[in-house]
Amino acid sequence: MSKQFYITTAIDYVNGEPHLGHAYEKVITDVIARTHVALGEEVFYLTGLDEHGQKVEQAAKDAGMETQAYCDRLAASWQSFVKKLGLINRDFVRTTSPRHKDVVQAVLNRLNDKGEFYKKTYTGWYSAKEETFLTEKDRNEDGSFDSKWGTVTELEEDNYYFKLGEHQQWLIDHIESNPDFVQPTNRRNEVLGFLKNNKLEDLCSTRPQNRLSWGIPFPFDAEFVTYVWFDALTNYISIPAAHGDDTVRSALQLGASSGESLSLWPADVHVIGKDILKFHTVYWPIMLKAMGLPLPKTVLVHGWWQKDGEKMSKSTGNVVDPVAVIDEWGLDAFRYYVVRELGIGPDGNWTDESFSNRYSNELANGLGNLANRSLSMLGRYRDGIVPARHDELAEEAARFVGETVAHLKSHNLQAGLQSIWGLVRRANEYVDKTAPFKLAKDPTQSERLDEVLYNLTEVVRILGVLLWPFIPESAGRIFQQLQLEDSPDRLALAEWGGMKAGHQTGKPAPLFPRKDLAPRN
RNA sequence: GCCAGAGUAGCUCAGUGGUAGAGCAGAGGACUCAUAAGCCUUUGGUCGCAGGUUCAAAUCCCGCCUCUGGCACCA
Repeated sequence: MSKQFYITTAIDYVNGEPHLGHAYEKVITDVIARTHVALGEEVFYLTGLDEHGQKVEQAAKDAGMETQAYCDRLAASWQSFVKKLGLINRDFVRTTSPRHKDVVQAVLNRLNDKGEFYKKTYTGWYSAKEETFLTEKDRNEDGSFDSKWGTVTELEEDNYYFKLGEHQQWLIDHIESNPDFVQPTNRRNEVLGFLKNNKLEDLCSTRPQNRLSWGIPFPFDAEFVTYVWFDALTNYISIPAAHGDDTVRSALQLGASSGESLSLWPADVHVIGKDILKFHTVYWPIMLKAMGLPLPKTVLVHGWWQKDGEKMSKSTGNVVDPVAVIDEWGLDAFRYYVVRELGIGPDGNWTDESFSNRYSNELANGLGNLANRSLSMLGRYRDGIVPARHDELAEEAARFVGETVAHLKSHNLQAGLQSIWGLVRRANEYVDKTAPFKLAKDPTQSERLDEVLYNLTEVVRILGVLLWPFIPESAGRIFQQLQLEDSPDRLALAEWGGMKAGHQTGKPAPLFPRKDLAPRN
């Protein structure tokens, strides 16, 4: 089976309810995934949950629940969140699932066989209250530890370490010779700067069982469990392995799959937030190399959202609840806003005002009104029947289509929307310049009216195609109103001339009803 | 402190040597197919500060100020 386009989000820590940041990452990943569907590729989109660790265990205890049951409950809520966002994910990984744990243990065994781990005693300052070791950074200026840490004692602890040191140079070479490996460029420079200016220390990969029990046991030493790196990052290959990916299965000596045999690895894109850059561009590549697996092609790093110029925080109530926004404004309005407002890379700022402005100006008055007035005139003047093909806007439309597709392919989703709205704007201008409503009053202009109506209807159809990766519901509604049989999920359909003469279109209905005006009498 | 990046119209940003740009917001206009939408015109900036190079600097160089990100075990 030929390799599929494999794209992932980071897995979320089940430490609470989903927030805007989670929604954003999943939506941009979905837009890229849908783009590749629209390009005609087989696409595998993976998202999921990280369910191990002390905080989960503690939260379960606080809730008076058995830990796994607690995770199950949260997982159900996160999965319904994924549904709410309209994602086309093909699987949902949970790190407490047997299919994942088996692969993690296989990875650990494989690397241990290769001598990639060694045991070492660490001595450091330990806060029993916070159950963590403290570093020099945690000290006050006078060398003491803050009272929030409780009693701090010096403690010795054995752990297994994963060797990183010898991998530094090839990783630098790889990042330098593969400009697309870390996107955008400023993040790439950040990693390179880090790798060139620091000596990699080996990675502490375990926690003693007695300090952390909610985790995956180290297969060759039952006194330890895996700490986050080998547990969480491994999800990107454990799911391919579970679906019979031969590249992963043979590298880990898992034997042939008895069921399906999808070809997924290496990942085409890992979409992540800037906070976990180092894990994905330093530790993860080294882990993969040690396993004998190829590296992902691209790690795409996005920024954080603020609300009204300030950090979102539960304690101050300064948050955006994506579910509430979707319930009020619709899924597509939400998807549109987060992609249009913020390019992938920098931090962004959510304000309710700019959301409302974009909704009114761009979705309702721009796109929605264009579709509505075009279909309305075709209905009024030609009973909704598409006239003969005419190519007045063909060339310009093709230019906007080309721009949009290029932006989509290079992950410039925001720029893609800007290109699409260039076409929206051009079509609205075209209505004004050609004034079909005037032509309709003059019987001698009948042929010209046909031409104009064809161009408008065809542009609306093409917009449906271009918009599908971003706002699939609305794209579908555009096609519905045009009474087209196809689904808008193929970019090939964006070629001019898809509307056939004689085709009967349907009645228009507002795609994005305005919400800021009182209903008209 | 060190290393990057940024500072341009009220807001978000484009512009890397040759007469200051876009979108939004603000103002005005003609129209009426449409979700009172759309279209056209327009106000607005000593391009962070101070020097230098050049016929010419937002753009190159030096200094300074301010902001942001990073400076590893962080779920």
